[in-house]
Amino acid sequence: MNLTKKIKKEITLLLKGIDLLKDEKIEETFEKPPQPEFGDLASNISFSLSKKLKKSPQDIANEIVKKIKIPKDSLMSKVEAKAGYINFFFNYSKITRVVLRKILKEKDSYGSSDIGKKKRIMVEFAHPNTHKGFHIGHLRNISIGESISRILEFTGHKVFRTNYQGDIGPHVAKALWGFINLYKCKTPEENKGEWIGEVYAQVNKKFSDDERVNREVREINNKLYARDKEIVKLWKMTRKWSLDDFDKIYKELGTKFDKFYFESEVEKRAVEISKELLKRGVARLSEGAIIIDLSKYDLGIFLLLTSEGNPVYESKDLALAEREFGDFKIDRCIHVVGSEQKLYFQQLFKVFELIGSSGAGKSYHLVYELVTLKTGKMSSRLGTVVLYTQLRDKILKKVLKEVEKRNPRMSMKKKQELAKKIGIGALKYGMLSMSCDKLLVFDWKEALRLEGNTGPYLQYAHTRCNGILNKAKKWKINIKNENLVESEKNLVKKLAEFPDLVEKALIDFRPHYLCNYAYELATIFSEFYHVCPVLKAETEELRNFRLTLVKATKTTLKNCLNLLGIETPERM
RNA sequence: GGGCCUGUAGCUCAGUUUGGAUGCAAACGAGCCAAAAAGAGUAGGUGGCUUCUAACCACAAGGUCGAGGGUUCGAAUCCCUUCAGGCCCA
Repeated sequence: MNLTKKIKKEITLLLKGIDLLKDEKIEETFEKPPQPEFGDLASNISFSLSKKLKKSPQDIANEIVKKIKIPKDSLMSKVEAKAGYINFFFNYSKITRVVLRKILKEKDSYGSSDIGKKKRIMVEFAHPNTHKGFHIGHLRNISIGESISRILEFTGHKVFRTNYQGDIGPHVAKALWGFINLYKCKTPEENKGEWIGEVYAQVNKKFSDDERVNREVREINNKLYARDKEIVKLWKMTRKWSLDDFDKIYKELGTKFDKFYFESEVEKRAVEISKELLKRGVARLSEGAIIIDLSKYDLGIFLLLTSEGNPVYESKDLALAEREFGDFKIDRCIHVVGSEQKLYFQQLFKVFELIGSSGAGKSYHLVYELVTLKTGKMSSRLGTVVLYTQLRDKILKKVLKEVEKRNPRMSMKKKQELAKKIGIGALKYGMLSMSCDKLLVFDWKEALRLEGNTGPYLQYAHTRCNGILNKAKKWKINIKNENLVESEKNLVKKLAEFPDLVEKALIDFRPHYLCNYAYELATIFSEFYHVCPVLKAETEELRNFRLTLVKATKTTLKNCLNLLGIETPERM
């Protein structure tokens, strides 16, 4: 049990010991006092009782507090009644010992738990299309997906990261048409993946109204479906360019997938499934197409095969689920996909139920809002896309400048490595720190920020811990302090909250809780840093205690940032 | 037209899932007095590096919590209506 829960349990027992409160739901009345002078944790039970007892909350609180006897070795030091609230004050010397001992013992697993009971969870995320650009929307997706995966792993789940990439369809045909007709299959030297994405955008921009081009694109598309040898050769080559580019990005972002699925692999099975469902009577024919009618569930129509007999993404997803659940024997599958597909996933999950798919009841759509530009939605068709690489290059350039300013003697290679850790961390934090259901309107100035509530601020706090620890030559662990000053108390209290927050982030699938936590912890540490000298503390005992506190902070901050997928450089 | 999400300081956002903080007096019905206390970052203002890294810290300033109503001892938080923006469906 984590400390926050232990504290609440102890207070609950104390209150339940009073006749008046023995049948009340104490757990629901806990709250954080608005001011530290009011204590560390409060119960507002007297307010709801005042009507029943026909007494004022103040009197009830006074009465209750009189009856509370705090035992000797308690986690509490005192209790007070104020304005109707019952305010508990922590026994900091005890809590400090408990927290610091736990962190020092558990180290990089502080905050972890086994509540997942080794359940097998697939997190399906990233899913960029080949032959298109990898843009900042994908960055939001992958930041969330990776963080959720890490949170799941940290809480005792067995996680499988998968990535379902659209490598076939009209967008591919367009890119190939451009490659053949506009560039005569001439290949650039580098950045081929990005280049083929540009070719696609170009074809869209310039030829979308051109009847002849559209016809030729359709021909290529059909040839691709029919696996025409010539086209397949070009397709495989260009596809690889995209995939190679993506691989570099995944590596750079610190994500490693257990398996890649491709639309082209499930196409055949999608057709079979559609026909089977038609035979079983779950699906039916409508104007030559195969559909499932979901209108009685208020979910509209679910198309499986077009009238031309081509599978669409709906039926491919049915085939995909079959593969995923078969390949990994998973208990649950989490799809990290933008909010625009909310209705679609409701349909898909309903169909899972109707056809008895293994995905039924085990699938979850983790929704996040889009990344848009001030001018509106990003569109690779209109070429109004901010590519990940553009953003990365800009931020790395800016960070490198800062790194050079501070570390003039560092080798260029090390500077670049450091800049990468900081820059990528800043980007990820920017993507994760806001709630998933908030539209992210991209702004260059905002995205390139390195000060204030940003990734680098958190990393900086971590390197400060590290700086202190490195300079302290001889010291001993000391978890005892009978008289903590305010900043030390704040720090201890915050450190103690971490395991609880991890659990909350897990339950709600909200990495941004951990962003808030990391920021609060870093802020409290920065205050501590300015107020409390560590290496030059007044006594050796205090010096050792503060060093221990710094060590614990470093561990906790690192664990937290790790869950966000943000690296923690040792210096910066 | 229908569904989902969002609206908090000039700008970008936490907080909403689980409602909570400071007058008197009285004893739950009210009354009297009172205008009282909403969190960051950023931009702009001020101060702090011979000190454990200033990517930092401190101070001041900045608010009809979109609007209106309701429930409640108490509402940014719950309910209803309405406006604005985004997404999806038709």
